[in-house]
Amino acid sequence: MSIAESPAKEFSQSDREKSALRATSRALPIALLRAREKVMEPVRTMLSETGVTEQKWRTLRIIHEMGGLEQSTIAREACLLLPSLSRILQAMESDGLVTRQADRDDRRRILVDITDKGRALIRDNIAASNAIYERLEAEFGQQKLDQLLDLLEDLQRAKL
Amino acid sequence: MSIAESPAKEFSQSDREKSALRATSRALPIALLRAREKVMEPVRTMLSETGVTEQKWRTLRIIHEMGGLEQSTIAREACLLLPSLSRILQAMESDGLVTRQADRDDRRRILVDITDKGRALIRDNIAASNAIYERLEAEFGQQKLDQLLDLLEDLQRAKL
DNA sequence: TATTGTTATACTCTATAACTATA
DNA sequence: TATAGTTATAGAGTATAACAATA
Repeated sequence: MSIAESPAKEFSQSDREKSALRATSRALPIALLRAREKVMEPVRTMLSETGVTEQKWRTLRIIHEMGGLEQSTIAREACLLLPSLSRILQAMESDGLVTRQADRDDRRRILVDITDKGRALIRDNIAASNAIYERLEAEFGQQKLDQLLDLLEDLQRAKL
Repeated sequence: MSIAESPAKEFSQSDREKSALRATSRALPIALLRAREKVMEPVRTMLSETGVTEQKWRTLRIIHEMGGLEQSTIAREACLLLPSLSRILQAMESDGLVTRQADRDDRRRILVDITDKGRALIRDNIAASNAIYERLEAEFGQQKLDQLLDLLEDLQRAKL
């Protein structure tokens, strides 16, 4: 079949769509990253004043929230690999923010808990943290923020 | 005023809320990170077969989409610091994926463009990338996915 | 044998500062 | 002087594998 004889619309719309990538603004991994960078900006300012890294702050919050966790669980919840978390928790234990002790029933497991000093660190940053959240709520809209958080929780539960 | 004389409800509900942090599932930076890790899992599998890192893939897509960009712009869009991007682009230029040349009108600016080899790399991964997206759409729901992307774009535009 | 966590390694990115070249 | 980008450096996380201890 010559070019002249070929149909005017050789490719359907969906075929053409399949020959290109989505705009990066509609690519979920990139959109999530950009959104996160945006909301992290004031958080980073706050954290730079406390001396803990973003990862340590996240880890501490999770231990504070759930308590008595083994490291594999913390790694999953904090989105950190176990080797990374292992060193982070050793440093945090040295700093007196958490305790680590072997599980009585299964000595392979290490149970991690927050200390009073760890709780104090969280307490000292609650006001700043809430201020950031309230500004976000005011600028972005409470309803949209809740909707976004609902969708993200939902996505978390989806099986991909 | 003695303790006995103080009102029964010394703290209002909103005061008590201010004395605690949100659950990590309702903390936007953590929720965004967890969601991103979740959707990145199949993408990482795809990228490990191409040999380009996540950052290079993101950078290449942005250059492909927008074209003829200076590095500061790419850095902003790709959520990378300029020093990181500088080395990434040098490596990508060595690999023949992009070209870099000084702007004629302002020799400080470096304009970056994608090459045929770069375009071929994107083309080679379109099918796999779209398959991942379609699975996401099927499992999470097209409407919810669009809604989520709309909210993320919206958040991007908000002034925080 | 399988699982939990640690250690080792090479690579990469982050973050900041100092520097070069151009405007 | 200010801006765009590069280089340098220290620190930290990523990713994988090898290892130790326990089950």
